[in-house]
Amino acid sequence: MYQPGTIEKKWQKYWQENQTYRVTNGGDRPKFYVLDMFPYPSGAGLHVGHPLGYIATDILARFKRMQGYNVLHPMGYDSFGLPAEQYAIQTGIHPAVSTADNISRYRSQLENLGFNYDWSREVSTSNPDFYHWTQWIFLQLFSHYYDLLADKATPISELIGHFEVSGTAGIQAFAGERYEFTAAEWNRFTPKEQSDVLMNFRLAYRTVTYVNWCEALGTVLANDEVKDGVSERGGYPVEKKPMLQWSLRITAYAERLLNDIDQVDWSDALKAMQRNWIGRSEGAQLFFEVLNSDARIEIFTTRPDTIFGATFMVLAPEHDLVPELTSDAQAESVRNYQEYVASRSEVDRMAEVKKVTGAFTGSYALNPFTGDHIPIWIGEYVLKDYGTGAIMAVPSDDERDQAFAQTFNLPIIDVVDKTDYPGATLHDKVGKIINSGFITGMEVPDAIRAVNAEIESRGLGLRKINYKLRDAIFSRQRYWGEPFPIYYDGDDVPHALNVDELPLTLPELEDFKPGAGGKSPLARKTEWVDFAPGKVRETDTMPGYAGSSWYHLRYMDAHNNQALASPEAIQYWQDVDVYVGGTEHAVGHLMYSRFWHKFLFDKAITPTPEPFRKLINQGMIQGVIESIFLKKEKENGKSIFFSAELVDPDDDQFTKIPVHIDYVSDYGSPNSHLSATGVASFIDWRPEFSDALFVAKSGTWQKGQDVPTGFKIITLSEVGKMSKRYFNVVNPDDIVAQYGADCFRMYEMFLGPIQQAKPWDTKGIDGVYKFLRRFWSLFEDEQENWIVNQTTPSESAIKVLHQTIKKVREDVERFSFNTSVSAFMICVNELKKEECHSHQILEPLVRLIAPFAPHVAEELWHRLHDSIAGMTSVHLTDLPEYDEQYLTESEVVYPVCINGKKRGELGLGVNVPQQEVEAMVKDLEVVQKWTEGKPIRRIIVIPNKMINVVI
RNA sequence: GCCGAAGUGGCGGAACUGGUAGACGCGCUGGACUCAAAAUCCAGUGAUAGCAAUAUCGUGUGGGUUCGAGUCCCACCUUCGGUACCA
Repeated sequence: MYQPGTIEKKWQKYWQENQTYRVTNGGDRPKFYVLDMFPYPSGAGLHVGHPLGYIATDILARFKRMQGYNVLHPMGYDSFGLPAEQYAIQTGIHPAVSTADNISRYRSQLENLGFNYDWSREVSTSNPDFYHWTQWIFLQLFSHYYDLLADKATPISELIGHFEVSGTAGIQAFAGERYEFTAAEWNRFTPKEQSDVLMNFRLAYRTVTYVNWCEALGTVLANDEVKDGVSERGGYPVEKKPMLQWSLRITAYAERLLNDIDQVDWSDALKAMQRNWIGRSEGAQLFFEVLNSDARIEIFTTRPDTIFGATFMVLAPEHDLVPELTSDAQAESVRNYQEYVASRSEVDRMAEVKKVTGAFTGSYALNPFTGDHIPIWIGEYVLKDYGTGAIMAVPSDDERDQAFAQTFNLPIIDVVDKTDYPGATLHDKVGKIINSGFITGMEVPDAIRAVNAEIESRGLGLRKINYKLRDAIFSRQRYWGEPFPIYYDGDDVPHALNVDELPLTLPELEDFKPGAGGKSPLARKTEWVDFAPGKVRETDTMPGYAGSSWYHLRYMDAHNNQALASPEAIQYWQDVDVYVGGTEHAVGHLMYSRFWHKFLFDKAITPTPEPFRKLINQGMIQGVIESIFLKKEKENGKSIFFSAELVDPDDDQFTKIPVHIDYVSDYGSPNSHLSATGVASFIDWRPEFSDALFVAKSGTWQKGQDVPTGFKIITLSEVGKMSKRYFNVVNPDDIVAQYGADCFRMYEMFLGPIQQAKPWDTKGIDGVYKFLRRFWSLFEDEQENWIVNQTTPSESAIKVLHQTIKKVREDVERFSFNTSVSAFMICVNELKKEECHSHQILEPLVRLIAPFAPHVAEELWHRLHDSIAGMTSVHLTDLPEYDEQYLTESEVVYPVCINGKKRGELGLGVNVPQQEVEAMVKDLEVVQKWTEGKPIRRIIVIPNKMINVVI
């Protein structure tokens, strides 16, 4: 009898006791590093979506080990984050406590699936032993600038040395602002002034950036927590508030991040997303003078050739010059508009296409080429953080400028004639320039060159490369994150802690509510903040992506307390060979970790410029969100719920209330509903609705009353994230308890391609369970007799074995795990049909299936080798090889097509010459029938594939 | 809006390089075994017409390239992920 419960526990214990998956740094075997994106240990526990990628990497890691590699396959936790802090505010439970609970739950859930992680290397980012090195890397970023000549990060001390001797002369450094001063001036600067100058160069620096500030909640909100301009919790107004915060100068690495994408083996889609995120564009920086003012407006344009069509300017409403440019007459309308824009999220602002909004400042700029006075407007479609936060508007050649001009009646001058380029869109840089002074008549590319030259010779600006990529804001006004190893002196000059003072641990706290003025809760811990006379600590903490930007290196040497990992360990493991995780990390995490890795490469800590050689995106396993409709208005003091078919889902009289999926019958189907029992459970779960009315087609029901016949509250089923907030989390432990881990693993793989998103559904898991029982029955009969024998297998059994080995090996290499599961099924079906119980077939088959179903394989492996003393694990054996000689076919059945449509078949030996094939085809009865005497125009023979007769 | 992905039977999916559309599994239908059920085994199963052989249609929609298109090109529709402080 196949009893997964028994054998799985047994072998998990065995693997642990024998440290089967322990890996050492070094040895003769080539290295192979397989990494999963580590999970955030949420309170809802691991759900069935998480393991999809973990199972795939588990199979791959086992596969590679059996192919002779020394495989590093670790796991850990991204354990700093907002939800634990939110939970702490609600419950008073310390995030460290809830996080530790969640981690131990995740760990046991992961172990329950039989993964081959080397648990001795487990890490968690909230552990001081770990964040010690996150802080250390931050200090390195703080004490480095980007040298453009060396094209790498360089100690800031070298820059200071240069300033002391020569000032800014000859400096080639990546900087926020341009500075010019002499050595003498530098040496006369106050410490604060020097610090401010250096902030323009440091890779970790402090600057003013904007946050979502919610006055009512007294806190800064994540974009995620803001919906339609108000806080998701409570619906309070949210505005953009400037704050002095830490940022990382990722833009210094933009060019390398862009170029090195070519080095890695990632999907084209992912590479495209990264390239577009970096958003490199070549163009010109250009200054516009303002009429009756000293102000100059800096813009960046990729289309300097259209400057003769620039009939107005638009600034971001938050642009620094707006107050200066606003005339008294326009003050009120500008202020009203700024207030409106402050309530809008960036996504809202960019997504807005129908409604064009803006306000006139009352000032005019001078078009440097036409000399025209052009009005200066503000508009939400210009973003403060993108480019210079200001544009020259060319309504003839930009859709948004055009819409703006039409709305506000601004002039439009056509400057590019595209009649020679039919089909070209506004964005294509082609056409003939018209109405444009000295460039009239030129082709666009020539005009761009001509205008650029003119801009530079007249000192109006410079040719420039612009990136959409922005520096990464690195401060969070939160408790549950890495403290900054930074303190400020009396002049507010930031200083780094000494590296031997690390880690700077998070102090204990009882109350996790935000501090006054949007500060981190840490600000209230005054004895920690004012730790020495005249010195105060930074109270912000680092964001979620800090730890995850380098954790791949920590696994190489997880317990080192002298360095983030020893140079020997990093030299040995180099980089990650295969990295698997969700597309939701396509630009965020993957961009930041590439940036950190490159910085460490510049420091000669990592030997490779890229962290993740190959990357596979796993699709999300989605849940079904089941909800019922609650009428917003109570009637006679009672809540009323409606069955979904009675309600228009868009009707805003109703609120969707998610229902715990455990109460729902026919979950996930159009017929999903709450039966009378389901409604009763729902009321028990949400007692505030105990006297509610439930309106269904068959009648209305209320607690205590008789249930109408056929009573059903239909629930609305929507595919969405599997999350605690939707009460739709499916725990893999439940599936494992019923079917076993091997079955769960193979089922998740069987569901479909790893890259594809799909809703969770247990329909079909029986098929995999049946397969495992059939597989088992090749070894043991129903009376539990061992039936493996030493007979010589049939030719067809040998053939199917070798076909399966070939198929599975190829499928694993291309991450097509669903088709390898099918291959195993086909193989077992064939062996079952033949009643093959031959050791010669089954022994390699056990080794082949071991990466997929490690427990079953281990059990059968040990039973097969009962008599051999000192048997080791099947997972430490070799992967079976296939032999082409068993796979070659001597016959091939050609499909015979007439005009591409299959009409018959023709069995032939392989390698029959084309002419003979053609002759035989002509004689075929089907061909005769279909041609009906019409001449055959052509016969196409694809050797060993197909035949097509063209008539 | 912008960037990226996906859309194939009742369902999950297969078809890897332009070459037999629907492998494998679920479900369903019929049968065997059984007092019965479960389990197991056998057969069938894209739609339409037909007793059948067979024919026509068929991979989100509309067009195109090709001897041949699920696969390539153009336009569009729907869903999902990201959009810089969820992780």
